[in-house]
Amino acid sequence: MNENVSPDERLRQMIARLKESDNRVTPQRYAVLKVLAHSFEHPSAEDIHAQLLDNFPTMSLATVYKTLALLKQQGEVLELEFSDLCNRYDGNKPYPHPHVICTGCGAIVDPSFQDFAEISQKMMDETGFKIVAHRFDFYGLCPDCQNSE
Amino acid sequence: MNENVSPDERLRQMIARLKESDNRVTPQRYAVLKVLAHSFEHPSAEDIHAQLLDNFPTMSLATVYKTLALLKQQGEVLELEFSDLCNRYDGNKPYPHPHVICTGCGAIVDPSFQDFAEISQKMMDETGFKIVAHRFDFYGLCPDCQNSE
DNA sequence: TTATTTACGGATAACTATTATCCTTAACGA
DNA sequence: TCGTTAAGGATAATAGTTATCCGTAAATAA
Ligand SMILES: [Mn+2]
Ligand SMILES: [Mn+2]
Ligand SMILES: [Zn+2]
Ligand SMILES: [Zn+2]
Repeated sequence: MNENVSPDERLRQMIARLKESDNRVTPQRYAVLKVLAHSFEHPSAEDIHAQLLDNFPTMSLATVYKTLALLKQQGEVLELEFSDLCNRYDGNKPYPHPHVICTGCGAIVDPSFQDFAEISQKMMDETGFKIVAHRFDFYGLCPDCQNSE
Repeated sequence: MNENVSPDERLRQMIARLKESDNRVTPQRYAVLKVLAHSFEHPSAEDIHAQLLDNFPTMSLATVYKTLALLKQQGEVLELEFSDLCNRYDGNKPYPHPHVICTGCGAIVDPSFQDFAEISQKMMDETGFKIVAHRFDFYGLCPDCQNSE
């Protein structure tokens, strides 16, 4: 599932598939993809926008959202939706996988244990649902936030 | 953890604990609690409001939201937050547990398998987080929506 | 029962992340 | 280089939820 790919290789992949599907690769899009490929802390749209303002002083936040929507549709990014907070994005693992979320500082990390196929199968057998995606969030305090209490 | 309690017993419990914490039990609150205790389909705030308009023609949606906020704070209801949809509420199992969600009709059901203590422990060991809550959502199509395709 | 206090209900404004709109601009194939 | 058209930027609109404000009713005591 495309794991363990370097950020630059990941960037290349996304660019190639965008072109293949007849989407233009503009400097703005390239910049957003680059940030996503190099980010492992699940940035928000505003995080991405803020990182780009140095090199693109006129970059609109709407452009970031539009690019994220395109990548979502292409299956190149996983959107982590939150009702009370802003959404976060994972451009390196665009498939469903568990997350460990700190309610103190907002950090989101990917644990290495990711095998939920068995448990999904159990849910399908039990409920008759045809399950196609999942969302596993573990909420708590990261080591840093535990210390500063 | 207070499982397998009848709706009326569940209602009694919630009322008793509200009084114990010096909260008034108004007709409006009683009505909202009653709907919650008797609902197993995870109603939204508007679902609850709609059910109450017959008996309480002047009931405000804000009152429903306020009551839900109170119950949340009291730990009497589990709020399932969605970014793109309206939030849903479980007044019978106010503790974290998995949900199976139909992307076709919006149905939300509680599967019987609920033992995630072991997996939570694994996440704690691995990441160093102190995990206090979780969110397990399985997305797919319910049997009805599978047939009508 | 009545008076007093204060939390609660109802109506509505405000909030905010995200999306839609609209016009201008620039990417890219011919 | 030109022409077509998708994409960018600015900003208005959206919608579920929350905050605000005031009149009302629930609880408690006299
Ligand atoms: Mn991730
Ligand atoms: Mn439930
Ligand atoms: Zn933290
Ligand atoms: Zn369904």
